[in-house]
Amino acid sequence: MQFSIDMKSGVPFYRQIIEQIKFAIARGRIEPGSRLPTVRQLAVDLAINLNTVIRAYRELEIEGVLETQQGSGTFVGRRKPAIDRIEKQRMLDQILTELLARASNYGFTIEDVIEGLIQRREES
Amino acid sequence: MQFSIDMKSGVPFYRQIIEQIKFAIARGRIEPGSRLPTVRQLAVDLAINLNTVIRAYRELEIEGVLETQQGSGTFVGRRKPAIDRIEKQRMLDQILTELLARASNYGFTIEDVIEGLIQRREES
DNA sequence: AATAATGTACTATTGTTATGTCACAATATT
DNA sequence: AATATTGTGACATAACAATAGTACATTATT
Repeated sequence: MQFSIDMKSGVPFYRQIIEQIKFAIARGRIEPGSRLPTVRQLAVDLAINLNTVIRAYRELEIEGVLETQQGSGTFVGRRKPAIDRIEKQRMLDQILTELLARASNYGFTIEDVIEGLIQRREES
Repeated sequence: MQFSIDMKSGVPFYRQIIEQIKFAIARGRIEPGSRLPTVRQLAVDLAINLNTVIRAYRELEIEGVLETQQGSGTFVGRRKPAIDRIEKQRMLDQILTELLARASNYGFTIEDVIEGLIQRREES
């Protein structure tokens, strides 16, 4: 599983981690019971501070999404987190709003963006 | 023009305002030269602090998106300086690449993104 | 038993975000 | 001319986010 942090989005790093893990589990991209990267490793991968990763993992453990075992690692719980349609929509909205704001900076309209995406879809 | 703030998204308020204004411009929902809500009025509408609105407007003015006139209001600026067409295309490519990378982190496909954008375009 | 790897706890520091408050400056309205 | 409306400046304050560094506790590995 590949994680990443958008440094420019304004969304707190620990929240980005939380959201990505939740979404990955909910979509079956991470198996229940499997082990996540160590807090130190993920901190290195994302080039962020150890404490920020800890915070994300801890909150997910409190929510019951993860199970941590000192000494051995952090694991995905058996109960899948429920991500309803509204939450997904909200996430997508957030991403799109940011995109369109950036596109607008360069004079692009929503049409330009859609067209560009469709072109990409065709290419692949 | 209707604005709104998502208090729980984690995105700073002033950035949400900035993005919404830019988004509205990208959609053509705000005419160049038209007047925006006063800083005080928008602060009341969104139930946030005056200074937060000021910050959003100021950043947009620095970017050249808005033009403020003390005493009379804040207005949407006239057209942006034209950029080289090739440069522009490269810019759009870059924006789209970033978007897709981010969207895929949350499990969204290019189809999801296109669909979401089309939905936005339809909204009136 | 010894070592390494893992999560945890703690303190300190810095920068950002949002709020509150008051006063001032420029323009529009009466 | 007087008043209201608009944007601006300048503080202070609180909460939050992220970083840095050190030490400790538990488990797995050798």
